[in-house]
Amino acid sequence: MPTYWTQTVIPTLRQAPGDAEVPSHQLMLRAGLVRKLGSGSYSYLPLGLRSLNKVIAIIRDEMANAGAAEIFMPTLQPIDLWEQTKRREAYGDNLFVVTDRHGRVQALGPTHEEVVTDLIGACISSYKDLPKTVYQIQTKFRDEFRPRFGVLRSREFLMKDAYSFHTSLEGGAGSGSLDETYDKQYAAYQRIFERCGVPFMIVEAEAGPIGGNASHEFMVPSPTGEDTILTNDAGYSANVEKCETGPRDSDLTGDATGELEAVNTPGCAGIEDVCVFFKKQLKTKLATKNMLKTLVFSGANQRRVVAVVRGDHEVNEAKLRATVGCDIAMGDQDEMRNAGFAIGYVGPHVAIGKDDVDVYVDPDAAQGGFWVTGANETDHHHKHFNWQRDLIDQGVNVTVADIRNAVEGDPAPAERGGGTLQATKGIEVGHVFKLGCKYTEALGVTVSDENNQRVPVIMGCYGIGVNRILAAAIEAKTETRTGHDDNGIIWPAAIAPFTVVITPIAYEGQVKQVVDDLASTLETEHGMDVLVDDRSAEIARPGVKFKDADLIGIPIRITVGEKGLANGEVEIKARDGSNGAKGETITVDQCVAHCVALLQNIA
RNA sequence: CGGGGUGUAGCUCAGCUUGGUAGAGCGCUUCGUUCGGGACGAAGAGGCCGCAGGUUCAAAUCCUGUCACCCCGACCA
Repeated sequence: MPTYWTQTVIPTLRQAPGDAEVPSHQLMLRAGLVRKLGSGSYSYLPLGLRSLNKVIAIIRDEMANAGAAEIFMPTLQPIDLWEQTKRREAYGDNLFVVTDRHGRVQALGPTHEEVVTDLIGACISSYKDLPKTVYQIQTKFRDEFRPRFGVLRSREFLMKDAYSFHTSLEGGAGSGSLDETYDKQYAAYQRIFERCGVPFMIVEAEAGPIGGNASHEFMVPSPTGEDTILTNDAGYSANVEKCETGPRDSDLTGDATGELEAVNTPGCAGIEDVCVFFKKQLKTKLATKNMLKTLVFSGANQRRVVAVVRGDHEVNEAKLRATVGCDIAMGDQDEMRNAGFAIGYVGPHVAIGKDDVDVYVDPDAAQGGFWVTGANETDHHHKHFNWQRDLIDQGVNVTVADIRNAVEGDPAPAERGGGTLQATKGIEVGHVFKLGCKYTEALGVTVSDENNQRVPVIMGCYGIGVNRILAAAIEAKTETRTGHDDNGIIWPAAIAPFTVVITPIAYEGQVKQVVDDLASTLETEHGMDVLVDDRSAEIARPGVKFKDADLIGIPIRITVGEKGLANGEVEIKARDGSNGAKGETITVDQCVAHCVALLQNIA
């Protein structure tokens, strides 16, 4: 049965509510796909749900192809599971926690590693039971620090999460290894996003709080994306947090620009504060790139790690950790103060005379020239800091290493093809990880091997932000596909709420007859989803129907009016403009065939 | 959590500075004329001015508190 406009709920809006800023958010609201209930939680109206369900159907299909079995796990999860894996702390305030009437504490699942590991762990006992891949499509809860951009960052969202279990890490087809399944999921993801018609790029990523050591993100390029991706011409692409850089020069022996001079900078604990202070109070221009940003971490064995980057750069903890060779953490502020670090005013020379402090500096900061740095005394900074004179000659060892986030313009690593790194913004729609044994170890999941020895179980996990795909499809802007224009959404055919909208100029008499025939033929013989705009002229005159059809972005519109019918003709128009700005006039007889043909050319 | 901002009709917003019975456009209802790209005219309906206190003869407007929402920031010291 075709869907009739008057029988469904499509509350289109002429103006977007004022709190919607990004195009996908505005259009999802205007086209009547979703409505906001509260900060970061959205209801799905019929149009939105239909698209969501189409995405879900594609995901299910590809998961089945990849050999994953669908399951369904609870949202309410005992907090001890989270304590056993130490993730209650790792997730911190992002974890929604509820207490039941008996005072038992539960987490609302932001993800399900703990629960699946517990679940599947109890279902397997032998290496012969592996590999196994399971997945679910379910609502996740995250107490986001700041929900925003509508459905792009919400507190409640739909996620497809798959988990795989193995006894071996590496091995090709038929081995049952983690690598094999990872590759299958990776390929399934490529097909899913291709079929959904969203342009995407695959990016090397940090694993984040999920854990594990190899990971790729699937990103939809868009200016409203919250992630920064760096690429080179040779095809290397990585998330900023992960991106490696090629060699950069350093020169710790560069000349000083003057005598070390203390400057009173009351209340200027931040880089920006100091620059503003210099400009306003001292009438001196000071750029952030002329400052040294000095961070203090606690490392293993009671040692401190002092990391120094240029004021306009960011320390990358993962890189620093790799350089230092042991786990490090941001120090507690009070503890740091007691240990003699003037938090907010720390400079590299804080290491002088301290044998439990190691200094690491990024090449761009390890240069001669003019530096302003913290003076290791609250409310004071130093001008004319010089590495050789003020630190190395004082007996401090300094290690120069890449410890910062990459930025646009950095050299790309030679082994990745070299060249220069370019930055783009992306919306993360999928993420695959090789988890390893993090969860199975924490929860004691093992399996017997050929020799009847208990061996650890290795895991992988694979997530897709289902509703993000909708927003990303609308948001997308590439040479090949645009998700929206001034008139509204332009859906990829595969996830459009309907494939065809039929717009009768007046739904009555012969027009009505033709419309109903077309709708039923398209549905029953070609499996299309058809929306018939049966609103009467009193409710919606033709102009309104056209505007609404454009707004909700249905790929093909067929217009049927008395005038055309007098010549046995109807009009057909592709939303993406692929058959001209005004569409084409064709005979009723050709309409169905032409519609099918047109649809094949629409992404 | 810090900073900034906004809560007035279904939607977008004006009114607040300088207190004096609540406004516009769109949408909605009825009637008429229209009817192929958001029609026109006429007549209507619709608001506890987020909530709670306070000041005042009088509060959407001033004060205090509170809640909600939005933006910016962020273990970067």
